[in-house]
Amino acid sequence: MTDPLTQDPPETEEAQAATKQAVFNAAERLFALHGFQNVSVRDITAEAGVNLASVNYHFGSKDALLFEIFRRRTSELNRERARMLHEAGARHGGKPPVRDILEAYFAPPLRWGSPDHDRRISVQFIIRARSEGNAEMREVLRNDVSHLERFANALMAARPDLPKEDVYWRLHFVLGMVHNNRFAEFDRLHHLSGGITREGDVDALLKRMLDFAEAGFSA
Amino acid sequence: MTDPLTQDPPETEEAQAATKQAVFNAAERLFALHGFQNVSVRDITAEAGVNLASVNYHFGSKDALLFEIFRRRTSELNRERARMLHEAGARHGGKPPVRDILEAYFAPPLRWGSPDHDRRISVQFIIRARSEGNAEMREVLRNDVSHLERFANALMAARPDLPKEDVYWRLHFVLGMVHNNRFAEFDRLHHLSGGITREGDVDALLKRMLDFAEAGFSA
DNA sequence: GCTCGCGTCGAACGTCTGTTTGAACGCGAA
DNA sequence: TTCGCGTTCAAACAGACGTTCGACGCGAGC
Repeated sequence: MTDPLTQDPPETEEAQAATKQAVFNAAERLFALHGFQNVSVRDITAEAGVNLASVNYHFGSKDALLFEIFRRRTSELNRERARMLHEAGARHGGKPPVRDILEAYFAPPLRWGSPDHDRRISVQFIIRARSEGNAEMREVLRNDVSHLERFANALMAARPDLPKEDVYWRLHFVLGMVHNNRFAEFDRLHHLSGGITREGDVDALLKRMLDFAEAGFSA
Repeated sequence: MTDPLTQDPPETEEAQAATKQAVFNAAERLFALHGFQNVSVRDITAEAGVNLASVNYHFGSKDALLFEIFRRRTSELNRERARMLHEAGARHGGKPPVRDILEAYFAPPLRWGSPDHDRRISVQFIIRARSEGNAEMREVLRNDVSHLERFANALMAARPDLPKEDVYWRLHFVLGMVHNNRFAEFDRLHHLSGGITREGDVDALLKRMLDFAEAGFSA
């Protein structure tokens, strides 16, 4: 836990108020665990051990706080995905195969979301934001399109034989596979299978997902 | 629109109070469109054109109303899926192939969720319930397991060569594909593809999904 | 014709919500 | 020491919320 608030965007002030950081972390945790609407400003400030007014003082409003967490975590995740896609391109002379493209999209949230990983909460937060998000947040997700476009283009380059329409639809299916990785869904799977599915083994899960998605893309 | 409230469970009273039905329909519509937490009892009763107290009088509480809608729509959907699975079994001597099993799971929500279909709102309601649901509703979804088990068993019978663990995981991926069919997701896909993906053609979409999922299962 | 019970009504209740206020505090600079 | 500024604090605000209450209308049964 090395200062997840300031580790990434170069804050103007090196030493941010400890209160602000405590609010940020507590809010992310509670939102990820219980949902946005089920967490009050009082819950957040109590968890953070700070005064009630801190949220409005440091972030302006509850929504603005939520949005700031969302924006930061989303950009972190997308940056990592773009990085892996770029690396895959470098490895294959600018035209990575389908499997490597999908891996660039799957791996970051899967690894970060694995148990005992620092960013597990952040990933859960992002997943929750996708379904409970504000109109404002959905607007950002729409600009996500520019990010998704890179993956769509890479896929079309890898499969020039496939009609574009098919590529888009299959990408849509693939997104569904990823976004379904919530606590509740894993729980149900674990319960359904009688406990033979282990969520912990991230690499094995990644391999399973890639096998499935790659085969789907090659239909 | 032929009395969707009484068409299915044999109500004790033939002529239910028109108020109760109006509340039921208005609540389902508003919940499906705006989410549970974003719709107040006052919104519902205003939309239904009835008195504020009607919700508590007829259903006990807002949560109970929500739960009743959820339970009814879920059981309707699951019954249709089970029916199609049974039919597929009858067609193939009790051992339907993977594609027919998946179709029994995909087709009902897809058809009912298509534009201009009576049950489009109900499907959207169910999808929303899956992510925003109560603890109580998640409990029901856990009993959904008995429903899912039929599909898991059918899949294991169709692919006895595949380790059970793999079947469960791939079923999990397939569920993700289905649950991703929300308004917002379609919107993003439509926007991303520049409008070449048409949501309206349900049969074509079903075929695409089956192609993808069947190939994934045969990996 | 009277009464009983169901359904509906307007009005209010208590609680929880996000936000605002103004005073107090801590601390480095003058 | 004094000033000024950024931060924290307890307290209160106004509104929205789900729910409850008592009265009223009205058709059925005795």
